Amino acid sequence: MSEQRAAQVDGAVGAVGAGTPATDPAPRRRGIPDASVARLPLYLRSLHGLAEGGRTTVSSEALAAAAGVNSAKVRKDLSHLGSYGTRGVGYEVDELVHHISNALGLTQHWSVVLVGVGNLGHALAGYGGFASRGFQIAGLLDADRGRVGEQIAGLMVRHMDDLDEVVRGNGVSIGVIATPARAAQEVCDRLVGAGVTSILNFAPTVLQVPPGVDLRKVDLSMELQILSFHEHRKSAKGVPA
Amino acid sequence: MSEQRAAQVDGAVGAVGAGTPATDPAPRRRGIPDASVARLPLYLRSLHGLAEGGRTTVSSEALAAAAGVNSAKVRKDLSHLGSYGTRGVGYEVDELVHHISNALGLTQHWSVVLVGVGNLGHALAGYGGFASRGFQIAGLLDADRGRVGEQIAGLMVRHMDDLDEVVRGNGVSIGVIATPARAAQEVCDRLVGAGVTSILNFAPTVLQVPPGVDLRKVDLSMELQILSFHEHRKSAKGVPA
DNA sequence: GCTTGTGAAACCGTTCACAGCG
DNA sequence: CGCTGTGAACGGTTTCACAAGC
Repeated sequence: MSEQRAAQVDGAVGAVGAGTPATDPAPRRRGIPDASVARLPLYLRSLHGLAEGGRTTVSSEALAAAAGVNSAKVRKDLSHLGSYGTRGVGYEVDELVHHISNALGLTQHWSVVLVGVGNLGHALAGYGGFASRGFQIAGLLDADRGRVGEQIAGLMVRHMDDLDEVVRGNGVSIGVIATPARAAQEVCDRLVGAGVTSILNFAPTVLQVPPGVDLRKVDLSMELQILSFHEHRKSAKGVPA
Repeated sequence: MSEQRAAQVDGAVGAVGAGTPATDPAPRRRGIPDASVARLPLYLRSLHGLAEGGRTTVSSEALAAAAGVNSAKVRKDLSHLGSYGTRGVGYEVDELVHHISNALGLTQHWSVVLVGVGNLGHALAGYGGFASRGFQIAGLLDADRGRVGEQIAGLMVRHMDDLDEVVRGNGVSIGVIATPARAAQEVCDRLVGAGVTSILNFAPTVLQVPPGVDLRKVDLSMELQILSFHEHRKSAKGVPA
């Protein structure tokens, strides 16, 4: 009964124009709801875990438990992909993996360019989850010529000026920004100029992108501050006199 | 069977276990909505930027532009903190910073323990945003004795077995998990056992925490997959004519 | 029996639009 | 005037509850 709320906090900004704030209503919204899309990768991961454990079928209840959500939500989410379950039985694990992968576009390869090889960029370049599911780093870029030539995770750091070449030469459509905050907007603009249409921003700043470019952000210090709020709250109401 | 333990959803918040075991459906009086809380750090950052630029007052419109949101949302969010604006004028920047910091509990110091000093943990330990706003790393821990003693960002890596000592000795209430996925749940349990009541999880796995413990997650590969979905979608509907 | 798939209801968050006030 | 603060309308998400079907 005590299921709690999930705030899809910052999450999706872009999709239909984050550039101009005023008068830009989303024109068409056909398809899978954003909230569902955000959970599909979670189901995918849970399904892989179940498959490794030898399961060949799952009920919505079991998948829900593995993913940490409510079973009705699982069924609703999956129903957006089609009717791939069997009543009285559940879902075929392999088949479901396939359909979700398909919906997420993971059956094709995505080339990613990562800008900024400081502390965080370094870690991201070496992160396994990057290469694991169809995402390949096509280039590591940095504006600092002192870093150019450095070898990280089997890749050579190139200068920012090579951006166009890297993007066009590898069909890159996703850019990851791991620069300091003050450089982020310019990097973002250059990524967009080079043809990147999806951006994942780790810099602690608000970015503006033109319509048609998707933007998501990951912000460590915001996360900590949100936890701080709840801690604060807990200690405040802790003792009712 | 409904889940008893709060499972991590998408930056989910564990149910704050109130002391009353009786039916306590939804009194929900004094709370700021989660969605608002999640934006307060954003406003705070924007306000700091404005203050550095010399602004002493802001309208909701101007703050909204800086934060990349809608001005009505800013006003609603701020109204949860109290009536700190002046009609016809706007908000006093300093005062607003103060009230938001207060609401977020940033006027007090928070000690954080970081578990896992691999690639990512390394980067997190060195991340400026950590120390910047009242968050102090009280300990870097790792289960690998080969890493113990290593110096990172001015701190010495200690062994996981020192967890209790670190947590109790420094009044740590926030734990950050940057371990591989398979170690995360055990680390989480140990953190909770040691008295940590808020956890930020970077491991790509679903964690279970008891009621009263807040849990948020940051998941790189999920973010990429969500971007993949939108890219996929774009290329599919790309050329109608 | 069991579990899916789905209308409908309940809930929550966003946006509108304007009254209220400096 | 201009801008805040907010009731009310709106749209999306979650949850319920049950009919459909293996």
